[in-house]
Amino acid sequence: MQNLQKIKDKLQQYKIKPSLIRIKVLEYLNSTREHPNAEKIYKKLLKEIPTLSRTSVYNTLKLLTQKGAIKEIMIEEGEIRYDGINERHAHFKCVKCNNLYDLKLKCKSCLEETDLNKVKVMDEHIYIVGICKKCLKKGE
Amino acid sequence: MQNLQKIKDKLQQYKIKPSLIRIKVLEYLNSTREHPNAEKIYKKLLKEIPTLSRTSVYNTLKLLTQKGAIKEIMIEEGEIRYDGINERHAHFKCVKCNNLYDLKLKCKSCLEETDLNKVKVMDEHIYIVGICKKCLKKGE
DNA sequence: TGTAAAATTGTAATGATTACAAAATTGAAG
DNA sequence: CTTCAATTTTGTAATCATTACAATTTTACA
Repeated sequence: MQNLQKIKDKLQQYKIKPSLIRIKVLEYLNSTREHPNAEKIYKKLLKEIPTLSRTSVYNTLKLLTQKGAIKEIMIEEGEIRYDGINERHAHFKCVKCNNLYDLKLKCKSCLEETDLNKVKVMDEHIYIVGICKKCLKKGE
Repeated sequence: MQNLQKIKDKLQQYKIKPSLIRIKVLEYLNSTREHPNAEKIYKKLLKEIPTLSRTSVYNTLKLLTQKGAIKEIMIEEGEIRYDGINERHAHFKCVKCNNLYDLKLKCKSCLEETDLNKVKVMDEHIYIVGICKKCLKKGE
């Protein structure tokens, strides 16, 4: 399967040894925009890896995050969600349906040039809270 | 004290009845840019209100957030920090010194016009992670 | 095949936050 | 000034996502 090789390559690109769990977690996160939390990832992968433990999922997510292969989304309190799509985008949370959507960003950076030159930016998280298109239509 | 009246007015503006705890919490959050967590707010206010309980601080912070008078900052995992400054700004977290700084934003919105017209934006959180000016200098 | 390093697992602990019910305070009506 | 219901505050116990830790399994290479 060609997809598998892509995932392995991506892991290697981020200096992560491609074990089964790491491959499956990254594969899942790259295949969806649903931004699952650790529990959801665990439940999903348990079907494919019956010996899987929650701790392994947490360990793997922490490793992938530290190496930069995925991103933590902390828009909901009490839980961390994960994002495997690497291109820059904003996260929109609808307060009506509680869904999380990806949205395009207008600028390459939100910061002003003067600040950009002073600090070193390593990561960026843009969270928007509001009402989504669908729910706005329903409300009319 | 004129400042007290300002705090009371602000509470009323957000439709919050001005009790002692609410006044003190908002006063504290409006006076600092240190973005304290609930525990820090509790410890600080305990000096002024010896009967204060942690639960009251949590209740108050939840109320102020719901009414829109303050904002939750979820840039650190495992804890929520709070921000009483209402003008739009980004939060910059330095991975070296772990401090949290406020930074100016370049644009009025990070979203593209087409998306802005489709959804209703109620709140925005912009988190930048990196290395701050001070730590960059130290590292040289 | 043997062996050390790395990966995975299961259980117990952590710690911020919340649920809940009791106690205290407030504010308006008599 | 009282009364009493509504609101606010408090303390304790529970919740629940995440982590610590030590044991077990797997991997990779001599």
